[in-house]
Amino acid sequence: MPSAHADIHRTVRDLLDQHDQRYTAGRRAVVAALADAGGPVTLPELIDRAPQVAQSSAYRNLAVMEEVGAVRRLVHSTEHARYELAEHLTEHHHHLICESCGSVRDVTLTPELERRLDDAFEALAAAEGFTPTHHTIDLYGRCADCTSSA
Amino acid sequence: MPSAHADIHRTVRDLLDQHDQRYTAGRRAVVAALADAGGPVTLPELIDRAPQVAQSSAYRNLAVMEEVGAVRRLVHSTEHARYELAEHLTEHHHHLICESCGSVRDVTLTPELERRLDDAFEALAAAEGFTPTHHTIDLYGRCADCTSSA
DNA sequence: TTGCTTGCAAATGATTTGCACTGCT
DNA sequence: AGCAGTGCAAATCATTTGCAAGCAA
Repeated sequence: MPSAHADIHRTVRDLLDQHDQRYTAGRRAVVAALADAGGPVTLPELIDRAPQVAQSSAYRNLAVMEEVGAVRRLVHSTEHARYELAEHLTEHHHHLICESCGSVRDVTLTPELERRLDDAFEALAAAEGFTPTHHTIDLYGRCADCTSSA
Repeated sequence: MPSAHADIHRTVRDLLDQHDQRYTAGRRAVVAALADAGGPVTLPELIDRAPQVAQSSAYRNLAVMEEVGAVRRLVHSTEHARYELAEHLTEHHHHLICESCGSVRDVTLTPELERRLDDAFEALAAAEGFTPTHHTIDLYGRCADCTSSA
């Protein structure tokens, strides 16, 4: 079912249009791969899921789509960065990062706690003359798989 | 006043001792530079502050001290990583990251909010079978300097 | 045509490593 | 002496970029 992510594709196309960028087959493949992955993926993982796309094109397409706000790049280590769809296309979430195997899972906090955090961040930012755009919360530790196979 | 950070040096020495590592002049210089910096620094910045230390030695010393828990490495971008003293040696804090100039400032939340976060994280982790070791909160935006010189 | 996109291969740049040398212990 | 730490230069590896060819407006 290639239309499972029809809404996502439409939104990405709109974002690209607004920036005079085309939504090519390669870009669609990248977006589909990100949507299917269900979590942030590295470039090698992305290419496994979309082998038609050359590595350099994948990097370039991700960069363009990050520019227009369709994709977000996460950097947690010196190894491969990870890419996910922007929160417009998913929902606000945070990450559980396994320090053993490097896997990353999405999690959400309660809206109430998020609201409290936002309030605290606003206050902090105001005191510092800082203009916040967004925040990330990463929880580091050991995932279930790595714990059981310790 | 080279003894301004006497307590820090003592703690780092202990950590190194426990792992059969020496606290050499080079390592002391790295720690002093980190302590003086008052925030996470990149390797070039570190070397500016401790020019006696060769680049490769700085990398190696930081790696060793990260191993023993004296130093923490932050990776926010594909460029230079940043290094700071571990929280044993400072205090629990988070980061304001300027998306324009890349600078990083330390900030703290209220103990009460941190406690609520910890509770939420524990609950989350338990539900996922995840064993958390620590968390990071990064606030991205535009720093005061970059805002005024926009 | 005109210009954006692509794929390949080469370049870049942060970090790592091999190796010979210095300095603790 | 014996081994850990250092500095230099060379190697790595993710990511970026130059360039020629393909495609869409």
